[in-house]
Amino acid sequence: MSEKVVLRFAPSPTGPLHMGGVRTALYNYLFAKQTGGTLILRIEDTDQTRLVPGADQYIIDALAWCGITFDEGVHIGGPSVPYRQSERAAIYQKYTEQLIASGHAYLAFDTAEELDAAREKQGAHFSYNYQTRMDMQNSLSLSAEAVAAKKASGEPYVVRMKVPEDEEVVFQDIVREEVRFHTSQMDDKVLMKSDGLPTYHLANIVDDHLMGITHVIRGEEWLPSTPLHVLLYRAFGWEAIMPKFVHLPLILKPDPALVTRNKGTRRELTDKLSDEFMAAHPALDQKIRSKVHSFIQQLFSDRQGIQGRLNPKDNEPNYQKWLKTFLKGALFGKLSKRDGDRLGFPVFPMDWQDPKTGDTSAGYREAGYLPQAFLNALALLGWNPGNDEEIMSMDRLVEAFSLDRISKSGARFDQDKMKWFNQTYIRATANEALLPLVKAELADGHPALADDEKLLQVIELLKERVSYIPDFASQAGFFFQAPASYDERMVQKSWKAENKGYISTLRERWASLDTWSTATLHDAFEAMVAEKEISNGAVLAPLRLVLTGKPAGPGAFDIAGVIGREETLARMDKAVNDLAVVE
RNA sequence: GUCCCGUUCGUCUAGUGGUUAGGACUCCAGAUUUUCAUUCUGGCAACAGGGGUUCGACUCCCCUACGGGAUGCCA
Repeated sequence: MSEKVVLRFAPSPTGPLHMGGVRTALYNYLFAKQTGGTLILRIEDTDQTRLVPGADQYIIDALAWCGITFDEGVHIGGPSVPYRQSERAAIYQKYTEQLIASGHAYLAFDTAEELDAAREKQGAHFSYNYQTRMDMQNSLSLSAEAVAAKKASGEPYVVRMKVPEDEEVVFQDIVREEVRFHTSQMDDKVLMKSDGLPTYHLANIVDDHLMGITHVIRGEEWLPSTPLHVLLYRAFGWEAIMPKFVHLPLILKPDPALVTRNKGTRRELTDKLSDEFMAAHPALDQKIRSKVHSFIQQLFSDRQGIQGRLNPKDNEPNYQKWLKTFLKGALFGKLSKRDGDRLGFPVFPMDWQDPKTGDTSAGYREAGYLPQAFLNALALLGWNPGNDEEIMSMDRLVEAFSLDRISKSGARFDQDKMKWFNQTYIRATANEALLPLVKAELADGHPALADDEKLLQVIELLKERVSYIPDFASQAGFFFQAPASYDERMVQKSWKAENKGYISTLRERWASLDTWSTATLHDAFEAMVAEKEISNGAVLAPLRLVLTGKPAGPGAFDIAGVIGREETLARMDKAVNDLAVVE
């Protein structure tokens, strides 16, 4: 336990980092900070065909926005430089040769076509393993001369792991405890591709070893390939010092019933999901197409019905199967990059523009989330402190985090909870800290931009009633501009002749006030109401109408106090003169 | 198909053999605010099913069902 903890976050720059990746980075960060360990950012770009320009920079920027910092990495250097796997090809080459020499790996010359043919022949269950490898074109089945000839002629080849035939691989996982796999179910995975670059498996093991990684904290999707990694450590003679494994439960798509809570997007989403499915299965039978389509249309009509509809009494052959296919691809399963914001909420920390298509996917930052709120919510998706604590600062998370309190089962993402965290954080944030964020949301030339003092007061009044940062901008209008129109229903209700008279009277009393403040305005109002023996509402409702034109918002005296004497009186005059009373 | 992992309110979860099964989000109701929001109070709501083990199972074991992941010269 005295050993210094060394961790890494190792994303692949194949697109923007999504929230699941952010959470993995966060857990690594929390554990590193807590133990005084080292956190490394390594870029795993061994698949040159899937590289997306700008993705690595996005990853760095997004993590910086989240407040997740590293001790070593591509962007800052360190003792194990380079931290980009594509720049470490020679290292992997050397270790691959070592594996071949020790008999743990072999050369394979099978072409993609030959592999396809083999899969064709044996059905989908073909596995390149101890049973089939002698039938394939490789250095185990071919004579040494044949292999040498192929190499000499420049024929491309890969290097495969020679998985032992009949062994049980047992390893410990901090979350899942003991996990067992049998080698008879494993295949001879490619370690080195024909382009000379390694696959994830080899590069990962070599780098983790060379960088002295003590704990591998990664998503559960890696659990099935962990036995291969263990075999690799064993082959290199590193098994005794290999890192401890921590496989995190996956973040799953939200409950379908919750996806369309936001009614405005319901119809849109329904159409989108339907189009998506139909486009993905163009050859689908017309009858099933229309059935699935109508299922999708009905899908969001009520909250509880999803489960019940999964097994509808419909004997149409294959209908059930396709329904399942649809649900799995569209609404269930792990949250993926492909989900983009198609489900109506962001899955990325920041906006991302696809360099190829130009399409933009929404990010939490631009949607108006505070990074602390985003991270706090994420931290609790798959981990909890063991008590009722929920609002936790980064420092508190560092203090409370522990690997053995990570859950085992996948967590469905819940947008409402994320929203609640954001509201809570906005309310707890100082107005001064909110100021620059709010200003960034305002259009050029907006009058609020020139008056920090007043904007601060507006933020104070609005902060109890917004969920996202942009809400400040959209709700701040009447503080800076007289209402251009008046809410019709409110006019009907509260702009009778007598109400108009009260506003005129109140205007005169307010005009003669020595000091203009929320308190003095309120006092003058109280005095008038008492004198005239009328209800507060008879004056308050029309006052709000006159000042804001809207049926809801902060207190009328607060608003008048902020907008000032001149503007308040002008708005009262304007309404009295221009707005016709209702009978 | 095969292998692996999982399964407590709609969702996130607490719970490690004896609990009125607790909290949070959502939703509903009431109070406060003569607006809206906030805040406060209360309410609805769960141990997937079946077998064991045990004096006693949400907790331990097995089976089934369901969910998830993996099965690429992707990570």
